[in-house]
Amino acid sequence: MLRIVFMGTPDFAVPTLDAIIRRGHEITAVYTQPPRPAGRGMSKRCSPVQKQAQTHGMEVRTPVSLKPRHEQEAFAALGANVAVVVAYGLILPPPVLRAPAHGCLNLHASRLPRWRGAAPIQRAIMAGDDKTAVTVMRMDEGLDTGPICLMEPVAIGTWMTGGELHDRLADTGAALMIEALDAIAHGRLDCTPQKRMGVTYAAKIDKAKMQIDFSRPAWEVHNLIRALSPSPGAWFALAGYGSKPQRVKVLASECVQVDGAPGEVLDDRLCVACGQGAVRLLKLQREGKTLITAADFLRGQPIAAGCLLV
RNA sequence: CGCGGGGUGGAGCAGUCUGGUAGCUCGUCAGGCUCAUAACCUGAAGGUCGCAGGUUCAAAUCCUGCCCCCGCAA
Repeated sequence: MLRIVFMGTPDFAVPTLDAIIRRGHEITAVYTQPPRPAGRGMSKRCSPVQKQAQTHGMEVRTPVSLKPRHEQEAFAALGANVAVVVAYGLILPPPVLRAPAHGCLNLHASRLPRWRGAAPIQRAIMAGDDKTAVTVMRMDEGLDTGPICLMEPVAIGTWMTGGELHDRLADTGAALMIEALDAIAHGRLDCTPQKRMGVTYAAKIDKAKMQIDFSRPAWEVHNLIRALSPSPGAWFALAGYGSKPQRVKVLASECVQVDGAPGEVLDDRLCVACGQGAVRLLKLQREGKTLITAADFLRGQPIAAGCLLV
């Protein structure tokens, strides 16, 4: 069995942590982002990884940075065989990368070298990719540039949402990481450099991009909606009766083969014309309300054919 | 003390400011009509208005406390 340092922060990392525990490896410490004021009330919140680690009584470390020498020494002092890094959120300086005998393994949610960076899952869906992958790689100093050890392809269904793909990749990735660790434990884990062609970067999705632009082609609008579903959610502004415009999130949609002026509502069931084709909005959420179907939404907030959505 | 919206028959909402018979669009059940429909007609059932106090002749509505759901922000 291996002595492992686990480094991760969000929900995506939890299945891998669980899998390593189940496999019986020794986890000498868990690194995660420190608790921060977040959520309603702005109370301090522990990361999902921290919560999970603590239920297993593990030592949790939450440094703000690994740049200080004492942090690097503390890391090295753990004497781990290997570090497993999954969406940790901190840069690992070279001394940290070199400390474990077998280096640092990273789980990344894309078919590298496509979608290096922060938001590979959403970017793959937004781009309309029909397949993606999870990848285990050896970390080097670059941004997701290390040589690839294992890769498991995953198909992206036409209706698959970001949330669904996230969960799927997290589970598949956990199994893949176990496979990689087994290879290290039983002999050798080979890896090959990433291809030079086909490099793309999955930039973090800024807030401006979360607003639906109905002048874009329907497939693009639909891909944005499902990529951001269920969280953070794509939205459009709806003018109320005399009240100020409210944000309405769209959590599910489908493409429809009809045309009209972008933003125009084409029937009484929320078919909205786009730059090319149209989308039908299927699940919506008003500010302060819970998620409901289009039929329920229309009962309390009628949007008749002919309305124009921003 | 971060800011804000909400809890009203099974669903989604209006009514609350300006207390005075529980409303709308659906659904459900029964019957009718039609070649046909997320069509139409007729009738019916179903709610102690989140919980607990208070004010009042009278509270969904005003006052106080509590519980639950959600959006922003991070």
